[in-house]
Amino acid sequence: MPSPGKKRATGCPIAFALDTFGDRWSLIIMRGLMIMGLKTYSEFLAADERIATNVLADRLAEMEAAGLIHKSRDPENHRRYIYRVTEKGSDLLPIMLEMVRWSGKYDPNTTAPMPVLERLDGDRDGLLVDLRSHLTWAPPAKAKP
Amino acid sequence: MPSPGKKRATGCPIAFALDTFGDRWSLIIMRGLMIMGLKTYSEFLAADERIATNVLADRLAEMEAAGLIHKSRDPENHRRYIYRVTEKGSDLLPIMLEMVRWSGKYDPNTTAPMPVLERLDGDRDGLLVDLRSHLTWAPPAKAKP
DNA sequence: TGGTTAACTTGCTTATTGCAAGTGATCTGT
DNA sequence: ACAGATCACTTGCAATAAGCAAGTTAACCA
Repeated sequence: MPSPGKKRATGCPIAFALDTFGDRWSLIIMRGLMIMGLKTYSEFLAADERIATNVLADRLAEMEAAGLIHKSRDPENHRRYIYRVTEKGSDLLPIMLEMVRWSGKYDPNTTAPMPVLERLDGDRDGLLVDLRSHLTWAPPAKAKP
Repeated sequence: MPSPGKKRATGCPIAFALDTFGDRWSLIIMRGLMIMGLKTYSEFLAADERIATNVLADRLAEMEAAGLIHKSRDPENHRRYIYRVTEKGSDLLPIMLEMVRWSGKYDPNTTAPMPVLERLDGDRDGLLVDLRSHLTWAPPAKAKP
């Protein structure tokens, strides 16, 4: 999908959602922030998915402008920036969880953990609460020893 | 977003979902089929969103290949094709509903009906069942008078 | 049989992506 | 204090995809 720059500007909620984060990378970045514990530009570049440097910079800027993420300097290393999700961004979790459920059902090679898929049917709301609380006390990235 | 042709081919469920329908148009087409009652190529072209003819043809073919939709000749007019969602396609409804909820919360100009948004909080599962049953007895498009 | 409708194609222009190679502002070790 | 390494981006350019206008083919319709 094209970058979320072009707006359809109808009031349709599906179109609004797609205009905001409906491209090839925005939700991958959200996954990095919310699930994988990534928080800096270079961590995103180093991650498995091969996102181009300029596209990463562009998406981070657009998502910040859209209020989905927040950018701040790392107090411990002043040349580094730390990206975090906002509430508006973490409210995308239900959408992403439904994607996980769908892929768990239809992708024979899915790596979605079975316990997560089982909890999605049956205790979806509890899973959401857990994931969300997880986000409040900072993402559990690789701390340095 | 690019067309769903390029696959990332990791087992990540978010990536799999995006690779399958994560472009600018696939979910708009699903919305047409599942919510607006569109069912033919020309109905999609005539609809509000200005999708290019070649892109529409391309996405319909890709979505059929992905098993999200099914194409059949209209028995009453043999030059027309009718597109319908499959079960795999209608399983995208939960994702789309969560998008509706999110846009309802964050788009000040949303046209998402308030009753639907209220039912999303509180009776999400019931709403899903209703929408899904709606799909089984053919979409309620504009019948000719 | 001649015109119309429906579902696409084709060819071309414009917009995005993806890649490789910078750039400038911090750190870090000596 | 200085040299080299990090970090977060830019910039330039080739490859892809989207958007637009004008066909093309087959099936109705009078």
